[in-house]
Amino acid sequence: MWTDERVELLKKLWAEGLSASQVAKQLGGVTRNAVIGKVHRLGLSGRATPSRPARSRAPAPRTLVRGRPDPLTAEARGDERQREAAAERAEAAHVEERGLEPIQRATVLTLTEHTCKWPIGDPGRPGFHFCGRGAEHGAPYCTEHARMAYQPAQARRNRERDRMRRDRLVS
DNA sequence: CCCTGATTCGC
DNA sequence: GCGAATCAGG
Repeated sequence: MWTDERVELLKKLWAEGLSASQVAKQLGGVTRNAVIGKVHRLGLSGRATPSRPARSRAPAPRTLVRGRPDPLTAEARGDERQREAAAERAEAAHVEERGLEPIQRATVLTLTEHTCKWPIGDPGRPGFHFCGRGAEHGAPYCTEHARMAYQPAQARRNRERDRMRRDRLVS
């Protein structure tokens, strides 16, 4: 039901440029149709900032394929922004090299049941985002990041198993 | 297929 | 007034 509070929140989020479906998620308990309907009844249709379907503007300079950028170089200079940019370019090169689906820079608003939730960067810092690549239903990460997430544990288990075998041989 | 807002109309 | 169904489009 549309309480005064929820209407206010609707107005606020709508004014901020969130799409109807995004507003619906924030409010909870309503569909995007409900939001659109309410927006019209309130006479809020026709925004100054129409929401864009998050167009992927990625010029992607194709000049860095060969020269592998080195994050450590930037880090040594203490330049955080350059370090961040270098890390991103390294990721881009890695992605291109291995023919992976590019990272989708998901935000908390973009995440769904089938987007990879592998965090990239420091939470709270400007550049922070999630991987956002495709993930199977029920799986928190894409195949690449699932490997990163679970392989160490696997290796640990294997190490454990090997130690057990060795101990058994000794005794 | 994902998404966007707009409109209609039974409730 | 409400919002699901539907439409028209990106």
